[in-house]
Amino acid sequence: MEKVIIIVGPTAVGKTKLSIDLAKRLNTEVISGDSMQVYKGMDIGTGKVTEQEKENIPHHMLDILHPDEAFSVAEYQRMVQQKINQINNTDNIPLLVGGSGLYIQAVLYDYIFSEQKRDETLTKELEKRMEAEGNLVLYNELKQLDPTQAAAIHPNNKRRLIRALETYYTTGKTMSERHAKQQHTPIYEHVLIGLEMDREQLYNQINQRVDQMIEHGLIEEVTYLYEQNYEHTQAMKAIGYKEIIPYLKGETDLETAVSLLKRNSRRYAKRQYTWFKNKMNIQWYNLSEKKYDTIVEEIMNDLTITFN
RNA sequence: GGCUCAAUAGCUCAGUCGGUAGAGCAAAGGACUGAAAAUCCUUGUGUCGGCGGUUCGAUUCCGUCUUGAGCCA
Repeated sequence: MEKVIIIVGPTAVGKTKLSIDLAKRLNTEVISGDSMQVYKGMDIGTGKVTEQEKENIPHHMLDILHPDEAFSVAEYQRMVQQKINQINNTDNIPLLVGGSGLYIQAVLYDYIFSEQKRDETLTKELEKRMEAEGNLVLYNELKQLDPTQAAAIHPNNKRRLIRALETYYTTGKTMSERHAKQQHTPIYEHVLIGLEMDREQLYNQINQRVDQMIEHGLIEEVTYLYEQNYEHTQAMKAIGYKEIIPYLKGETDLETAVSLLKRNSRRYAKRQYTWFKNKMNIQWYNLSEKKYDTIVEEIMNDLTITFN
């Protein structure tokens, strides 16, 4: 079985620093587990490692797409599983670190995706129908086609409702059929490390980090992307970008934009906790309770025990 | 010093013709299988500023004190 070390945690908790320190000690490479850091030119807002911070540790899955390109879990999974394989072949254990729960889950549990890509045209059609006929009509349609999946989706959740319908219409198979084939065991020998800190402390850190992003040129970064006409892309849905654009357009003042950005980051951190705590079996390390150096030593110990 | 107004959820406020109260925001909890930094669901007990009085019963009426704002000296 191939091996992987996974580091997760909410935004701004300090995953990057930990990953570098561990990578140096293990002489290995880092794979980003982040849905937005794949985009070029989105550095400050996504909190991407800088060249200097990298300290020559090879990093994967960063800057692989332009901001107007679409991306998805399925593609991410395929690419990352390949990277894990390659790094294992060099007798190193890769460090998969990031905050996108679904992405990491899909890699670790080898979620089954069909060969069919998402059909944008069909999505748009369904969106139009949703608007014209109302979500309940589409919801009832799904109920007929795939009652199991319908029961799992709230009628107001248009995104997931559309995806479920789309899955059936493009592949001829329902989502629940696909899920039924799914194994629920990890395909890697792994250690799942969670880095956390007390809520209040984390929120302070998030607020501070946002202020730093502004100081480090977030406005300029978003301005450039906005000028490239990326406004309506998937990438610009990212926190840090979607709040600044209205400011650039003169729709809000900077203060409002920044406080929204902070709020959305806090909420994001909360959602990350919900996912990690409830969906993954994580060994947690709390920075509010222990010193960083102590935690690093403990992790090194755990790693030796597991992989030796 | 005098007068007037205010004091209710973390914040901004509504309300109770006397039967212990509710909106927005913030926040919390949850879901999640090809947009996931996305999308969606659920959740409001708080000495109604303190102390007295009237009353079967006061957050509501009366008195007084405290704090704040405004006006007059």
